[in-house]
Amino acid sequence: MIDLSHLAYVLAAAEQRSFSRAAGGFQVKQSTLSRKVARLEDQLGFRLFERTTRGARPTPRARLFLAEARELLDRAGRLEQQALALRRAAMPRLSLGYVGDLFSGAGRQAVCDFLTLHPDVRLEGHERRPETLFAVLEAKYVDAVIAPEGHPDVRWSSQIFAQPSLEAGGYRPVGKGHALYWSPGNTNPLLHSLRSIVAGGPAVGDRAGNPQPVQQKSIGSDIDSAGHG
Amino acid sequence: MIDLSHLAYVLAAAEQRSFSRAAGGFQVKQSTLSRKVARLEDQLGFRLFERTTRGARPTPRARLFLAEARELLDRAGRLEQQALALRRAAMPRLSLGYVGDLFSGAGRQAVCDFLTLHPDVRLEGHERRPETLFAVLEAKYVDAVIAPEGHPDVRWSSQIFAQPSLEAGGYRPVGKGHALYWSPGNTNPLLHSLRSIVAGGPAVGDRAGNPQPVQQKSIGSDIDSAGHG
DNA sequence: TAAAAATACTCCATAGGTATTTTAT
DNA sequence: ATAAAATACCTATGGAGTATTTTTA
Repeated sequence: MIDLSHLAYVLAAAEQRSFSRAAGGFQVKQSTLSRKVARLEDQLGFRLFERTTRGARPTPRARLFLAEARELLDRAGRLEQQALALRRAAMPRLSLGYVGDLFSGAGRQAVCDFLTLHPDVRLEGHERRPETLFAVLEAKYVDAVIAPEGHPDVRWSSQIFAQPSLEAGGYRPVGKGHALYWSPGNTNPLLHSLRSIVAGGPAVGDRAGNPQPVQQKSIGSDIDSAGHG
Repeated sequence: MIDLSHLAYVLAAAEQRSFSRAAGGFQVKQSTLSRKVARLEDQLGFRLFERTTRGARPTPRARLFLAEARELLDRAGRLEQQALALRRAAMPRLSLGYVGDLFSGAGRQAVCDFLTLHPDVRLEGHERRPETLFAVLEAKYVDAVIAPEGHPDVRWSSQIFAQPSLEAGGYRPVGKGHALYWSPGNTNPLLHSLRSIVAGGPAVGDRAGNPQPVQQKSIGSDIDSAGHG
């Protein structure tokens, strides 16, 4: 059966008209690419390249083959994209309600740090107007909301309100006892809040009814180790 | 990069709803298929099968993935078919004109032997009516014609007329000095004639202007060794 | 308890790297 | 003489088989 990586090598070589250059662009050595191409040629039963001392150029019939190969690789790429999408559907999810400055204001760095610290958590943002912000939280549509300074329900500069943790003792109305302060200029509290929600919150996970992925445990250990390191 | 054989295994397992059965139909062991599926699942990041003690059935999201995978494998198959066609185009070719009994009459066994002795030679048959048989030879459209008993230009029972060999000394009109007798009941002369044409004839090879494939030499040595063995 | 999947252990093929040789300009 | 490809050699990874263990109906 054809090896897709061989096809990728051959396509690169055809584009670059050189094995060496193609190998360089592939993080692979010239010898490796040369051998792979030779192996594919053996398998196919005909030459794909005419080798010269200044490079290699595809034979006429290679052009026909490569056109098909390119389409095949395109399809393979689409399959991998789909697999990624399906995987994301199985990832633990953290959805946040916010008012319009989550990715542009002071929270930007915190979100960025969170994403790199938890590559296996899917972060969803839901922008809302201030008067409807808490509705999505009460409807459990999101795991937490970030209320900006000046919001009627907010006492300090900015606050994040999370769904109450189940193991913390049942439901408690949002905004009471579970508020986490956070101020521009010091994003660490926000980052820490997000990680706490992921680690302990009941709303984290796959809503589609699929079993909790194995990553769930590793997230906790990740947080622990990060906390101690 | 995704391994197509993994996809094939997974598709078979999904169809058979059993790793063991799928493995059996693939000339591969159950343990191998189990490992391959597990590896692909690791790579994808989500489960493709729910394992039970009576087999395995694809998960809902596997069904989405497998539909795409099936199309990808179809395309891969088409690519291999195209490669085969391109390879055939590069094979040395022997085209024969005949009158209607090449594959059904006494020549059947000779042709069959020839095909097994020269798997790298592409045999083309061109059926013609007796009065136009020699036209395709004179036009060099075929490498040889097989004239049946009773044909006006044939003296003995049956004869094969080949294009004259270049190294045998330039052009000689067909049917003069290059006729090879062959009679039903003894197909060896026909077989030998065909092999001689392949070994030495000028009309054998790739007409498309491509370089003579390396097999050309091995044919000669094959004939030599067969002749001495 | 039985049937199917998972796993531990092994062997071998092949991918990949380094260093060298070949080849054509 | 130079630049690119081919090749020889080595190591590590992964595929496949055998035999065994685990799991669940």
